[in-house]
Amino acid sequence: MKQQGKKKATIYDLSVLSGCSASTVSAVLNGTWRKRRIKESTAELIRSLAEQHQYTANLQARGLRSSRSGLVGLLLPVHDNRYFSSMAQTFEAQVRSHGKCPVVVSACRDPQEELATVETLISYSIDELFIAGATDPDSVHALCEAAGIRHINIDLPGTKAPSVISDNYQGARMLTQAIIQRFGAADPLLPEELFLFGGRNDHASRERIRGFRDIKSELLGRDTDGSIQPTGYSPNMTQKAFEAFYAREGKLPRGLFINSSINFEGLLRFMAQHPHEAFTDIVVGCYDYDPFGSFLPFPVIMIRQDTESMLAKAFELIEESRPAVKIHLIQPELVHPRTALNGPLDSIRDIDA
Amino acid sequence: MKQQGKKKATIYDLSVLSGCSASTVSAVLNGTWRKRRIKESTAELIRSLAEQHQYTANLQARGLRSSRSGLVGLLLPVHDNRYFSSMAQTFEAQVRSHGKCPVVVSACRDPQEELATVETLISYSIDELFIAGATDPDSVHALCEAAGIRHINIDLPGTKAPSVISDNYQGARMLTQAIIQRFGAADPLLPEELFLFGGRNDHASRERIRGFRDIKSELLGRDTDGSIQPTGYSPNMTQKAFEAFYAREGKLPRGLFINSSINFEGLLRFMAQHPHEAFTDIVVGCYDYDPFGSFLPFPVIMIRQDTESMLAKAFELIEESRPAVKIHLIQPELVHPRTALNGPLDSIRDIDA
DNA sequence: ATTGATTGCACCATCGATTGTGCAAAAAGA
DNA sequence: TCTTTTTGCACAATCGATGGTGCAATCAAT
Repeated sequence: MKQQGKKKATIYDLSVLSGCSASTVSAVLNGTWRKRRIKESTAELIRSLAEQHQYTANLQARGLRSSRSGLVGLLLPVHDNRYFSSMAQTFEAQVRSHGKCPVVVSACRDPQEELATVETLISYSIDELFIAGATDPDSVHALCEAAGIRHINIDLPGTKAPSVISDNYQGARMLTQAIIQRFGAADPLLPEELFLFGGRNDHASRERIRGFRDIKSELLGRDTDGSIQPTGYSPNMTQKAFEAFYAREGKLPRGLFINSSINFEGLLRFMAQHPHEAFTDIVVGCYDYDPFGSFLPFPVIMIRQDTESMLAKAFELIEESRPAVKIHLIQPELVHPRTALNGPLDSIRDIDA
Repeated sequence: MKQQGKKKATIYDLSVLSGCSASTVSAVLNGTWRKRRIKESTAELIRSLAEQHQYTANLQARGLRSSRSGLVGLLLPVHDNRYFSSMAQTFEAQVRSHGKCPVVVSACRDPQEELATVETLISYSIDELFIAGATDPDSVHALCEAAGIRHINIDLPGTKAPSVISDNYQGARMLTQAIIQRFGAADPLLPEELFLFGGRNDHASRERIRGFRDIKSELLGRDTDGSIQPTGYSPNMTQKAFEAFYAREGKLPRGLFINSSINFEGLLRFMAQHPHEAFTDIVVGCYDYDPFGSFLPFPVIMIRQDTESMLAKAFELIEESRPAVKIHLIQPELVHPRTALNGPLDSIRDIDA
């Protein structure tokens, strides 16, 4: 019973075919037919016709009428790193399990683009929006609020909507401590040998810097001037920062706290320009987990942010009618060098393996 | 001029406010007003009212009427690896530059899920669909065809729609050759030391295997039985394959062709279970590029598939009215060990770096 | 002052589904 | 048999935007 190039079947087509009215067809096919006291046999007839003619509802029409779309959005800064791509992966799984349709879009950490993108999503009447790593969550909130769309911040908090973020302060403490302890008592790390590279002036970076400084002072006695080298979230800027440091000092610091895997890529670019031997004794801590990063030829300690729990919590909150506007902290996990963790892909069954 | 919790403004609201008809308002706001010979001053008035009241078009209504949505879809197998996430990143940029709205969804390499997802997208009247790495492109084609949606295959070819894929045969030859040549004349690689792990029975894997076998025979004189170890696209299956091999042979092969970064993660999991020293002399070729993978403590030669060119070609083809149903091969790039390439993120301006 | 062309816009059907309301026919009760 | 209740469904308005058609009012030409 192929559709020979014809248009898609509508409830009106089925209405004619079945001899019922369009509203009856609609009720049968969207599940509200019992409420409308439609005969089982009528429903059966319509259902079989629908199947024969491969009926599928026009979701734009439904959305227009009901002003809901069944779409759930995830706004990402970028796709292309493991933190956000694994977030997208688990997001999709969760949304699907709720019977909705996931939509993932990135806005390149550009406030303008964020707002424009969200406006577009709103114009499609998305039902809910998960705002991950937005540079300006509160403006996004304003748009959602005006449109009556439930929304929640992830990864970077806002002040107007509930937020689920990882505990950057604790994570940074753990990571910094692990870096320091990696150096044995024989040749302990000195305060002036421990630096933090990467990040910008966002909540996550600030908290990580605070954790870094606190634990550094606790364990090494003091923090040092210029131990923080913000570079934005750009590999190239980070590379330049390392080049500058190297030109100035003739070596890399032995202890490196790197704010994200994106910044870590900047370190790679630096390394590609220099002989391997120039930094065999360094210890890197990276506030992000990447399985390949964990196996590099120097000790790499990583933080894995728990995207599963973050999203689970976010889903829980977004279901509430009036969730409190507060920040929920999710504990991240310290990952020792040479560790290959399972990820969201592992829950996918592979067919003909 | 805040919307104090009111509904969003519609053309009817603006129609009342301006004293014009709704169709005039519509024409002004969607750009067809010159064709409708509407006075500049009228247009100006309506535009300013629209701005005052923060009018944004209801895209579901527009889509319903015009049976187009402005959405362009990308169907991915998975989000969570660098190949597909960088494809998503590039895709978004390209779609945006065409003034459309990108929608990226993954279907987990599950034929059922692929079809269901595409049906959903069709129900939203997406305008175009890029089908990347689908397990069953021809069934997806059937759906698109029936719905009159322009579509194109990427990464894995179909037989019913034009396809843009990377030249897996050539890429595999290059990669295999590079692995072999990495071993000096002093201690050359023997045919029985070179294996291919990963992949399944899809077009890409078959072509890569063919390239692998051909060049292996050419350079090393022969291929060996059992040199192909398909494991699906699952880290765990791949890990198990390595464990089995290791249990059997007491070591890893010195030359390893790994079908994708996902399979490479399986190797990492294997390595995490074994001392580093157990495989210092191996050379890995991976048919995928991952910046961190390139810097591992053994030589890793990678293939970077040219997603930019693939997508550019795909966009070009999809604009054509009746593109030929043929396969377009895009040359991939060989990436030597310790190389950090630029990616799609580099074209994003970082704000407050 | 007519006629004809042009300008500027209003009217209305339409896209496909949802939903409140109303009304016959059938069943139940008197 | 006549009312009352229940069953089963049809009708029609509606969501917001689009685009074909038609018709006054203005202007130009004779």
